[in-house]
Formats: sequence, structure tokens, C-alpha cells
Amino acid sequence: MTISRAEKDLEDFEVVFAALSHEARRKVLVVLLGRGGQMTAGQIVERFNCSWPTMTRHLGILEKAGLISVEKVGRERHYILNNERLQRVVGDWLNFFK
Amino acid sequence: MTISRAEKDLEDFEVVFAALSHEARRKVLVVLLGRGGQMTAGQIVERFNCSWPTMTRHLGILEKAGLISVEKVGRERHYILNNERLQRVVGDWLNFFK
DNA sequence: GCAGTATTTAGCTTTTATGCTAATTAATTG
DNA sequence: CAATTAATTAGCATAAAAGCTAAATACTGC
Repeated sequence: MTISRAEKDLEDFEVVFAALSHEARRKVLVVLLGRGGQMTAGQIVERFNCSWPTMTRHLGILEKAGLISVEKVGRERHYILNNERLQRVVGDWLNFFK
Repeated sequence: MTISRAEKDLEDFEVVFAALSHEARRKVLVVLLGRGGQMTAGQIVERFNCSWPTMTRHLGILEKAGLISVEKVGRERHYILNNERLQRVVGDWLNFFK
């Protein structure tokens, strides 16, 4: 059974809008943007007043939504903003209403 | 204590993205759009397979987010899509990343 | 004002999300 | 290789969201 284009879009909307529903996760994207689109987990978590495991989960949700990517660098994890996908998924959805 | 522009925007993002996080609520907006932007509660609920009280709650969340408005017409409630606000709030947020 | 229609409100249950601490993994350094 | 640092995973508690049925409200038409 193949997945149609429209079905994949719906799944994209689902996972992206779910990720964007939490203030901390929206703020992570903003913080990443402000820092040039790339930061370590530690640099991110120190700007929030939640525990590290809580941030790890938020980052995981953003990653599954495709809004950020991770790269292992030694014992650090570098999180990267996927701005194109953010613009494309949310932009496409919004344009549908125009 | 007055509320700054930025604070009001943050509150808008909060309530709008929370409203958009549920598939049924996003679909309500699409259905409203397809029907010219205005439908009664009954016309909306018959297109979904959830109970009427459940839909009433979804509509209330969309209304509090400002994404739809209600008008009482006799014993009916006409729900109206607020496309301008949808475009403005989500569009502004998205443009911040450009 | 009684019967019927449109819709919401109340109240409850189940599911999902969020947050924490403690334990674990993995890489680095002395 | 022991200690330290960076980060995740496990496991649990609480809060919030979502769903339902039953009851209530409000308007319409006879």
C-alpha cells in the first residue's frame, strides 16, 4: 500500500502542528534561529528553565516533526533548524486558505 | 499594568497554535472554507464522526483563538471563518523566520 | 404552552502530554 | 582505566486534552 501525496501532507501537518503547539518548542526554534540555526543541546537547555530530560523530549518531538535535525559531534549533539521545512509545511497549509 | 504588543502577539501565537494542534479543528477550518466561510454547527458536525458535544468544544477552542466567530440566528449558530486572523497570526509567526 | 429542533453545558472517563529525579550511555581527559 | 562531561533513557506522577452520555437551554411552530 503506497502513501499518496495528500496523505503524506496530512501527516506532515499533523506532526508539525503538534510540535508547534507547545510554547517551549516554538521558542527552541526562535532560539536556534537567533544563534544562526545551530546549537548544542546544552546551549539550548541553559536558556530554558526546564530540566534537561524535559528538553530532550521537546527536541525529540521537533526532530520527529522534521523541524530540526541532529548531528553528533563528539559527546555533543548539534541541533540544526530546518527552516525550509518549517516554511514549506506551515506555508503550504496557510496558502491553502488564500 | 498594560500589555505590550509583543506580549499580545505571544498570547495570540499560544492560543492559535494550540487550536491548530488538533486535526479535527484544522479540518473544521478547511470545511468552513469550502462552504464559503460560513456554516451552522449542525452542518459542521454532520461532516465529522465525533459527538456533538465534542464538536461544540472544538468550536469553542477555535472561537477563543479568534479563528472563527459565531452569530446566533434563531436557534442556529452560524460559525464564520476568520481567515484574515488566521493569515495574520500564523503568517506573522512564519515570517519571523524569514 | 407543548412538542420538536438546534445546540450547549455538566459531569465523568480515558488518553495523551508534560515534568521531574535517578540511572544510563558515550565520549573525553588526566 | 577512573573521573568528568554531555546528553539520553527509564520510570513515574500530575496535568491537560479529548471523548462520551445525559441533562439543560433556547428558539420555533402549532
